[in-house]
Order: sequence, then structure tokens, then C-alpha cells
Amino acid sequence: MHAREALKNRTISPSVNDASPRSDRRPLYVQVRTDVLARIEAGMWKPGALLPSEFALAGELGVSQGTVRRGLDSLVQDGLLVRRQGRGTFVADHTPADVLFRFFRIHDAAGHRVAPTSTATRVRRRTASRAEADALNLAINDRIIRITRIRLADGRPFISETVVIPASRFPGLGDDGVVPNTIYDLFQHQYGVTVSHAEEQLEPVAATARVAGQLRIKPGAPLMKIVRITYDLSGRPIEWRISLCHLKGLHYVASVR
Amino acid sequence: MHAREALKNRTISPSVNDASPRSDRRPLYVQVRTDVLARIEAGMWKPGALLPSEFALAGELGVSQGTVRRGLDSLVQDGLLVRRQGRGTFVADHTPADVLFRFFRIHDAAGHRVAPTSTATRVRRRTASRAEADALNLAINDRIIRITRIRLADGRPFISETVVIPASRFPGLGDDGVVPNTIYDLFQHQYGVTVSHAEEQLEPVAATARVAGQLRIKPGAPLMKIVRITYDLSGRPIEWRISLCHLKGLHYVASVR
DNA sequence: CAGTGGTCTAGACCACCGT
DNA sequence: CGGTGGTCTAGACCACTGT
Repeated sequence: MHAREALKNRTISPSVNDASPRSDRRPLYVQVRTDVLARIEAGMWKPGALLPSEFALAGELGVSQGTVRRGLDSLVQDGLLVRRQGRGTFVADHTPADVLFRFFRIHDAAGHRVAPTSTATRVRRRTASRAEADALNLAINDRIIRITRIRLADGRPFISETVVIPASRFPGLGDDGVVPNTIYDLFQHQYGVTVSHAEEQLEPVAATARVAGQLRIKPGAPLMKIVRITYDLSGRPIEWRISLCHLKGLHYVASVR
Repeated sequence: MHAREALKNRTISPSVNDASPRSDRRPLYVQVRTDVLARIEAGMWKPGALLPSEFALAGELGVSQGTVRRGLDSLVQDGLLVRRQGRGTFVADHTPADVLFRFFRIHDAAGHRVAPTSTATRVRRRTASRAEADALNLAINDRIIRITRIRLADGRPFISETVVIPASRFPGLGDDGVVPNTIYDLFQHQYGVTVSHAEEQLEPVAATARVAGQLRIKPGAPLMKIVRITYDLSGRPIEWRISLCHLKGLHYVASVR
């Protein structure tokens, strides 16, 4: 009954369930997902925040608790929400280590994850090259921020990395010359940009003289070149990253499902 | 009501819902999943087969249609079942091309998938080496089948590959000297072994003289070494595969979610 | 048209959490 | 203890399929 009345007298959140003949043809649980996701992206519920209970959301959106539950399910599936029985549903707040290990797929011979550190970080502002504009879906003269750094495992340099991000999404980033080791965490908490997923292209290459010098190896040694494009929750590209990795005794781990 | 009676008078499939105090503490929908999965693995429903309707299964298992649905959902999610609205639920029957492209993650510069062919295939029977026994969870003197072959893209040799499988799971495989290009399809339809997922370790290496000769490249050229362990539906390892790939103009594609 | 999956509801009961 | 998520049911209606 509550839902029936709410369905007629709806004033808030008309996006989900307002008039009797529904204009939006998508299933209600999809609309619930979209609505909740929009609020998270808009910053209404920040990482770590407690959402209203399923019944409260159901009342507010004019649908049944089961339908709310189904919508939230898909966001839990995507790792955006976390349920804690007896306590409530929370916006996922991944630790820097969580995010690092999700995207850093290099392990040692024993199968343990490698935690890299960063050094020799440089930040420059440029206009996008053709390749950068293509990768990030920008116009060719849009401003980008280009970060280069050397990454270390156990103090040994093993990755030469270039990160390119659109300046418009991250105003002021690196202006003080400081960039943290885990930049996705900065994206999240400083700019409200949540990293959703990434696509990587891997290819073995021979070390050029320049990179060999950076990594203190012989020119021509085999390196793993990893080209990554990272996407936000809306599916827009937010980062283009090229890593040249000297994987002596290490390997990249992929899982095929 | 039907479910109530079935719940009391249960004779078939006591595994899901038989006595009033349930012995199995797992949720009913998990038990439905397990039960249906077991029947598929036992060959009761073969790839392409039509399952009973959700209501029929619900009656048979003594649970409600919604619970059956939830159990089947998880199998659909895993790609083991396919739903077709208005027609029914079917055991997934992946074409050889489906399976090939799921596990063969190499694309060309334009982003198109590469379809490899095979040549120079050799099949040998051996006892497992230490490394092979470890990878496949075998005892050290268990019999294995070792397949070596060269794989071609557009007629050009680009992968030198070694596949190791436990002889006990695949009796008679390759006895006639013939091994198809897509062996997972053979596993499925000849031996009823469904490939579930795989874990891969990637590393750039320099081509040895031997492999360089096979692939007609210079010794020392950078190759991608891919070590794969493949698992069946029960999570048991069924294949250990080492591929040495000359990815000139090609790349391995990985997706991080 | 009958039969199937797909959506949605209302309500029950359980398991878990913090006070 | 009250409030939360987790499971399960029974039944309604819709959308799609093949005959």
C-alpha cells in the first residue's frame, strides 16, 4: 500500500517511479541503480557513507524493498557498494592498497604481490598529441598533464612510466610538484573521480638505450610494455599510461574467465 | 501449496529440500545451483539441452520458482546456462570460435582479434616432471600427455607452444596423431570436461636459438612468454600451457575490473 | 494461443549488529 | 531489544516465442 500511494503522490526523485503509465521503459531495478549511482557520482553519498535502509529507499523511490535490493545488488557486484549485515549498506571506500593491488598485476616468483614505490617524478603540462587525444577522447589541442616517474621494487628501479591525464578533469594536480605513489586514490578523494576499470595492451619490447639507463640494465634486454587506458564510472577515459617493466624474476598475472 | 507438499513427500533429489529441519545450512538457491551444476557435470543435460522450466524444477526440488530462478541466475552469470525468453533455459553450447576467442587474448594493431591455426603438432606420452606435477596437482610419476605445436597467424609462425594435460582425464587423446586447433572444444564434446577459467603469468623473454629457428626470427628477439593453468568446473587443473609468442605488430589484451 | 522467462510486489521469517 | 541486510514464498502481470 505504501508503495501504491508513493507511486501516485511522488514529488521527490521523479526519475524512478512517478506516473501510472511509466515513461521510462527500463526495468525499475535498473532505474534504482541509475538513481543511486547518480547520487554517488554527484557526491551526495561519499565513500564510506551509510545509505538509507532498503525499506527507506523503497519508500522514497516508490518501489518495493525487493526492487531496491535488486538495484543495489548490481552496484555491490560492481564493487561500488558494500553490504554489512545488521549494519547497513555503505559506499565502498577502497584503501590505497586495495586500489593499488587491483590494478598493479605484477607478482614475484613465489606468487606474492609486489608493492612498487615511486621516484624521480616529474609533472608537465602540454597540449595533447594526436595519440594522447585519441586515447583520452580529447580534441587535439586540449590540455593534458603528463607525469613521468620511475617505480621501484625493493629499492630497485624496474618500471619507467608515463601517465597522461586530461587537465580539465584534474585542475591543479601536481602544481606543487607532489604526486602520490597511488594516484587513483588522489583521483577519488581529491577530485571525486572513481576509477571503474581499465583495458591493457601488453607487448614485449627490447630496451632502448635511454630506458636501459633509467633502469640500469643492458640496452636490448626484454621489457614488458603495458599500455593502459583507465575509465571512470561513466565509461569516459581518464588516464593513458605506458609502463616499461623490467620483470626479472617477476611476472604479470592475468585471469581469464 | 505444491511446494509445501513436495517439501514433505520428497523422494527425488533429496539433496535440496527434503526434511523439515534442513541439514544443509547453505541457502536453498545455492543448493539449487549445486544440484543443477552436478547434473550438467554428470552429463544428464548436455551442451545445448533444454532444461525443465523454472516452475517444473521448483516442483521437483521442493522450492519456489523464485528460488530456482536465483540459483539458475548464478549459473547464467558464469556462462554455463543461457536463457532465451519465451523458449526456455539451455545448457550453454559454446562454438569453437567462442572458446578460442575467450582464451586467445592476442589482437592486432587495429584491435581485431587474431585467429591462430596450428601446424607441426606432436603428441608424446611421458611421466610428469616435478614442474608438471606441481602445476597439475599430480603425483610425480603420473602419466601426462605433452603436445607441442607451432601456431600461425596469416600463415606466419608466431607461437611455439607446449600443452601438458593429465593422461588420466583424457584417455586416448591424440592416439591417432590428430589434435584439433581448438582443443578445449575436444575436451568439452569428447570428454565432457568443461573449461571454466584460467590463470596466466606473462613475462618478456629473449628468444633462444631453438625457438628463434622455429619462428624464423633472430635469436635474442623479445618474446612474450605466457604460462597458463586451466581449470575445470570443479576447480581442478586440467592443462598447463607454455606459449612463446612473437608479437610483432600484435599485443596481448587484458581487462582489469 | 499456451508456455516460457522477466519483473514486481507484499509479507514472512532468519541472522546479525549495536545499544 | 530494534533495526538492518539475507532468504524464501506465493502470486500477479508483462514480454516474448513457437504453433
